[in-house]
Amino acid sequence: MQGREASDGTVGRTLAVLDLVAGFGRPVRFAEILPVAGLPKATLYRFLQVLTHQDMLAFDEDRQTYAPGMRLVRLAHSAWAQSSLAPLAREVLDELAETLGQTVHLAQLDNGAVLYVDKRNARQPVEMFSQSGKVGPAYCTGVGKAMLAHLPEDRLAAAIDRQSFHAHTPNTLTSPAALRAELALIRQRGYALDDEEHETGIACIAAPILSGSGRILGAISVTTTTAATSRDQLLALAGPVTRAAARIAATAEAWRFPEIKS
Amino acid sequence: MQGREASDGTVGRTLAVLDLVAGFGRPVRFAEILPVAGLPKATLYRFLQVLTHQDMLAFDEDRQTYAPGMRLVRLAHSAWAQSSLAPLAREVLDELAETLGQTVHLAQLDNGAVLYVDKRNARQPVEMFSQSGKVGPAYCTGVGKAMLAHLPEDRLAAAIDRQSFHAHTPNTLTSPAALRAELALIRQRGYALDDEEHETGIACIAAPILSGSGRILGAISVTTTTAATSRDQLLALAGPVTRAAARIAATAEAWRFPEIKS
DNA sequence: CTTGCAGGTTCCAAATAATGAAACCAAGTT
DNA sequence: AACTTGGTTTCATTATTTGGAACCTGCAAG
Repeated sequence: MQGREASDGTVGRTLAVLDLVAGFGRPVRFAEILPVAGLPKATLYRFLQVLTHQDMLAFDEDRQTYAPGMRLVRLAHSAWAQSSLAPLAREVLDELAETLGQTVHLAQLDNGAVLYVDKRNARQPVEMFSQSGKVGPAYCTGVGKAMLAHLPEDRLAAAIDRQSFHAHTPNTLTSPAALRAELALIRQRGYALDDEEHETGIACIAAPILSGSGRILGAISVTTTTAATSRDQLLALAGPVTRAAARIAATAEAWRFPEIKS
Repeated sequence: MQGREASDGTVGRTLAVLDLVAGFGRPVRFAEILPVAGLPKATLYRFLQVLTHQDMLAFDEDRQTYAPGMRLVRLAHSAWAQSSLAPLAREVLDELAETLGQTVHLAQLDNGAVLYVDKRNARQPVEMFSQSGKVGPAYCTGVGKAMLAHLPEDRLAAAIDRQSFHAHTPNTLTSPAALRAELALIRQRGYALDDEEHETGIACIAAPILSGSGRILGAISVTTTTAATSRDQLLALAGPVTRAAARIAATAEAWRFPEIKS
């Protein structure tokens, strides 16, 4: 199992450093990056220089720290609008959140992790990057498992390799075997449950968004608290959620293949 | 005047291609990129391969097109949360939009262009389409001019070089000289006006967000329609807007320099 | 069918850019 | 004054990038 970085040349290694800096989640100093980067001092230094000059990183003169730069925000705007399911799923999400009155998530797979691309909070209005772009684990979330369940074997193996299997709660699945068993079940019944596997008191139900050819495109979920919603009530949402997912899939299909191939 | 691309090596050139693809605003084919990239076929091909493999671009097998990839969304989340003013300005923006009942923008400079990092819509059922990350021209918008006005001369010259000076409306400033004169005025009175310079019927008033040392951090603006708001009414907003900007500046200062330097 | 061609992909020797050990510098610390 | 920590620069060696050209596709017109 090796990620993206090693295969491509200088560009890959440089972008790996970008990921690293972004991963800290706060501005970092050179010396903090050095040990985890696994690169010679001079090389790391040069990479940071380039990234900074390219505005992919911002260097704070006063504090001597690096943080992800604004160019990324501009680029992400394009990415979100063009490559994510968000624009297509927008209406369905609005409607689902409205009728159920619950928090709804739209997610896609990113390199074995869950990438949330859109969200509807029960009430509050939404802000773009505060929620889109967030990442989470795949093995212990509803959307994550829903997507993993429909991955072809080779990609699934790669994804499983990348899971930490950290036991967030007593219910968390902590082994590849347990996860695979669960995925089979999910595949069979058509939806996934997160039964307080990520956070105690939080449960959710998720459905995969599949292309016509069966490729997994993303997933949506409805989140509830165990305090307010019984398990039966949660299971009752299976219908609405899977139907919403199917509608998004249909929209995606229509958009991407406007004409029929004979 | 040369951009970022030329100076740095392979990484810079590759990222320039990324910008190019993102710039199309829609999925593009190899052949569409080739002529505008100014690179040999083989080189461009390799760059696209690398970017795709790195998930910075997504390649659509069926349509044979490239589009910005999801990795950017993940990275942008970090960038937005750490490097933009948005998290700091949030409360002030909420309050300003609330009390004035008008559309409010928060912007930063990105390579000579205006990058909107946050927005509050007047009332509407939230035009939720990712406002953050949008870019606009600097020479004919309130926020743009407010920021240009406080740029040091060398960076200003570079920024002016990058303006198109396209006459969007009869009021648009169309020459560096006219712009520089306006900037002097803005610097002096402390706020900027966009008097239908970008779009007919739309006017706005903007104030710069300056660090303690006078460095420009960003700008905020309140947008109005000439139909609903008279010029006098617009000018009356100067106070609230500049005060809001000052509050954001203070927050930024407090955040970045928690301790006092003697 | 065969010729031409536009859109992509692969090769490979030459040119160039990346590499990283080591030296160096600047501010503290002891 | 000697040492340490954190950051920056140098430079000969090495590996990577480069891009012209050849080469594959279809596919469409002759």
